[in-house]
Amino acid sequence: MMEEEYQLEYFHSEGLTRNICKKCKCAFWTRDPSRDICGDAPCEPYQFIGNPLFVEHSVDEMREAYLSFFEKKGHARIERYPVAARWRDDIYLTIASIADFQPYVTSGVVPPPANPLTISQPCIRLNDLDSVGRSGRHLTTFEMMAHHAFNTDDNEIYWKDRTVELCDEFLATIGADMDLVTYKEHPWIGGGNAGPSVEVLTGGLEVATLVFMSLTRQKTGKQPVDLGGVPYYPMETRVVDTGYGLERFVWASKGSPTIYDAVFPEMVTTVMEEADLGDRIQDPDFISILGQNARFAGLMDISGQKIFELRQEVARQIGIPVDKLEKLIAPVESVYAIVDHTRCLAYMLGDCIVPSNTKDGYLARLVLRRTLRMMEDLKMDPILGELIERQMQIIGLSHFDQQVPVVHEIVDREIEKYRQTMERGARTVRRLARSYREKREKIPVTELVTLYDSHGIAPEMVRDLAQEEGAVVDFPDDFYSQIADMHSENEEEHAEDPYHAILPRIARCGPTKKLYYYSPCDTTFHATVLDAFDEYVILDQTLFYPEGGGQPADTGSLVTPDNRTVQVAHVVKLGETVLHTVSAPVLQKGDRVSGTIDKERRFSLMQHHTATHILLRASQEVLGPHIRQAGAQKGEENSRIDIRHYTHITKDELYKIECVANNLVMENTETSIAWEDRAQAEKQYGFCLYQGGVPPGKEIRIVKVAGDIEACAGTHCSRTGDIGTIRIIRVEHVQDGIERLIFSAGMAACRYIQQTETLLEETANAFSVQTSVLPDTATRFFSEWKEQKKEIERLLKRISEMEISNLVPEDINGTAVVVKQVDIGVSELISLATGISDKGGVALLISGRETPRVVCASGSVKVHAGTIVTDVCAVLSGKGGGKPTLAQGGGSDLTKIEEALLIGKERINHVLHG
RNA sequence: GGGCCGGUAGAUCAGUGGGAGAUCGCUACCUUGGCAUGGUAGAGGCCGCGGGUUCAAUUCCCGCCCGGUCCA
Repeated sequence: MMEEEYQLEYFHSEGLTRNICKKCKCAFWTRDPSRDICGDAPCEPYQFIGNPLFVEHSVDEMREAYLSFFEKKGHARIERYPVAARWRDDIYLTIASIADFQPYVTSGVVPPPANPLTISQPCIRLNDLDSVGRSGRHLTTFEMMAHHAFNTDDNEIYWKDRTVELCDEFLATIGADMDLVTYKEHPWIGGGNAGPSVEVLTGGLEVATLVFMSLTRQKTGKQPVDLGGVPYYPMETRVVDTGYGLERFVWASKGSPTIYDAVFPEMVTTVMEEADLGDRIQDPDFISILGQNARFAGLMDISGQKIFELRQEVARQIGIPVDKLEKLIAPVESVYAIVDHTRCLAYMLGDCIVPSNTKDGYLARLVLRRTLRMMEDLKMDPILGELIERQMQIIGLSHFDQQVPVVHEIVDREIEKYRQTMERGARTVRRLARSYREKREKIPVTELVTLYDSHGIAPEMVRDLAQEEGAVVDFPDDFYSQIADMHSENEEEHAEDPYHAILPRIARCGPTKKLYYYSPCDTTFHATVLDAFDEYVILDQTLFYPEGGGQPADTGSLVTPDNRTVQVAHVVKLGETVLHTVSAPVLQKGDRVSGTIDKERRFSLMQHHTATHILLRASQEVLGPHIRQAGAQKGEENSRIDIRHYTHITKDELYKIECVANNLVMENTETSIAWEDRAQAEKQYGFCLYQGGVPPGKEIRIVKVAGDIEACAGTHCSRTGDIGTIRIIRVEHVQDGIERLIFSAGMAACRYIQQTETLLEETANAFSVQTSVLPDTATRFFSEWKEQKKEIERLLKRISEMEISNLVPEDINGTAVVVKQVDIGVSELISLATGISDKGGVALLISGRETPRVVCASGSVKVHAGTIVTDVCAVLSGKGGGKPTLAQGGGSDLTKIEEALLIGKERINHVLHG
């Protein structure tokens, strides 16, 4: 980005000069004209370990210092957002403070909650998971302190100069030596946006980044700027996006060897003691080693194999052998990682993420299992739940939605699941190892990949277990990148927006008046056609509800005064315009039409939609306040709602939910629907408003049904009693942590009950019993059937035993041969035939009931039963085959059995003489 | 949402286009004064469900259900 972007008035008036770093060649601004390095690691090593840069602050003190400083400078303090970014569909976790305001605030659709504002947003990034605990500076969870200003052409708050000035002032208030502070020019591109940015550096540490987000990939109608061949357009809203690393500020203010000691002193001590390492942290020699380790780690990007290089370098500097250093430092690194991970989990679980095998839940499980593994390595007691609770208390329980007992229950469940997976895995590995040892082969990489990918078994574990079984593993260094490559092969294809081409034309019609909101109970209306093309019609106003919020579109018809009629098959909302898909292109711009919607369909959809809200409320009452909606789909006959819950819903709970829901129906309370100011509503009701997704707009539609409050665009019954009844049809387990309730409401529920009853009656009729005794009867029939099946088996066995004595074998060249038609079942044929072959004889038996079935058993090496059967079956217009000792087959021609027996006997005769 | 693995006796798992198995557990009996144990015999299976291919499917193919796991 252009150099002049950084020529700030403020820099010049404060006497900063622009220098070029002699190491990395980048430009930076400094108060010290003689400075020739930028101040970032690795150009400048850490200066602050043992030598604090700021006045000492704890985490809480530093956060307060920051927020109150910016409050004094005219910023409104905003409460943090959840770490689970449920208002976005492109990321699972909140990765930056600006993520709170994307996409609607930054794009200008929704006004910011305050302007300018300041916030300290907990963020979770799992990209550098491997480095956490080892580098001394990496964290999975950090608080990004920020001040944001959203500038538009008619409302300019502040821009670059003021931002840098505020940063400068803040650093001064916490005691920074301003001569040591540098501002490095650092053009920023990411997530479809771009803009100039400066990194704020001191003592070798990057403590803040000031981004001036002003360009976007999306066309805005302004002149584009070329960035590396890609056109970027100036944004309508220019955003001051700052990020101050709270933990780094605290670290620099304490000068401790690692960021972990600075941020979680009490947790580090607790975990050290639990891991029996309590003495180490008191040892000055050890502290010095840690400090050196962190200083070197700061100079390099440590990931994967690089950790070994780091160890060697540190060992060389300190003058102790590498393996000794490894032994000394590795357990402490695990302690740090555990302390970090438990705080991460505190936020995740506290913000109601439920561990799962998909989505954000998977990320929680990933961190949780990593932590368990490290705790195992340290031989710690399984006190993960307690550690997480402790972290939640340090942060403050009032900051979390989830209750502590539920967190414990979730963690206990996860520990149990992990244990089961490990046990199952260990068995699989041992089995595999034994089979490869017997083959005297190495366990190949492909097996490792399967074990990891399909069974969740880490190759390290395979190596250890295989060793115990005496097998060797082929474990390449780049195993994990091989896995990553494998997964990245399948590129995802983006579905094209089917309406993309017609969007400009639709936009010209302007917003449609939404009659379905004004008169939700009407079924007919009049309107004027604003535009009609292809199979699409746009009206000035409509009663047709467009598909959205899990509610399908209305169907119905449009009629002109001269009786031109079209069926409305589908309805969508594009922006604020409603687009009708119709059966024939007979309408024209300017036509007056009267519309009728399918009344029963609409009413049923309304009942199901309102019932969805009631079921959510009822589930919360029965299962706990942590219940959140994870998705929903309404239908005419039945609907479904997915809820987040950490365990299977029992039959008992299901019935309770159904009862509570129907009670809410019977209470017949009024549904309240009102458009409210978004910021105000969020403040009053919280983010649980957005159960069904986050709508855009300054105002949101608040729907209150039986104590449930949601932002919802759907149509609803005016009283809960209008639902009639709710019947839960069944519960499905969609994923770990998500249960799906499938239900019917209103007349659909009635029909469902009738269908079920019919099913029962028909079944009872089949048994000629009353429905009340059906379970007993069915069980009795089933067990009798099983007993009789066995009895039949026994009898048939006896029959074949008796048949053997009736069969008079013919002696052919010293071998007893039986060739005969016996009309019994195949398995009896087999036991009969093998009864003869077991004694060295040969039997060819054909049964001729519905179709001819052939069995041949041979106790003679000369007679191959398979070939005999093949030949015999050919005669019967069929096929067959088998082993030399036993073969079977069949055919279709019953009349040829005699002939087949003759030919079979001939063959046997032939080979026995041959 | 996608990929991969799996579903066989109460448990853990073999297995194969053609007679459904092992180990542990269970029951009875024998061995012993009694127990640990040892021995013998036996019970226990819609081979997840539904379709297809085939003379024949637990086995091959397709769909579904259930469990596991990796990744977005």
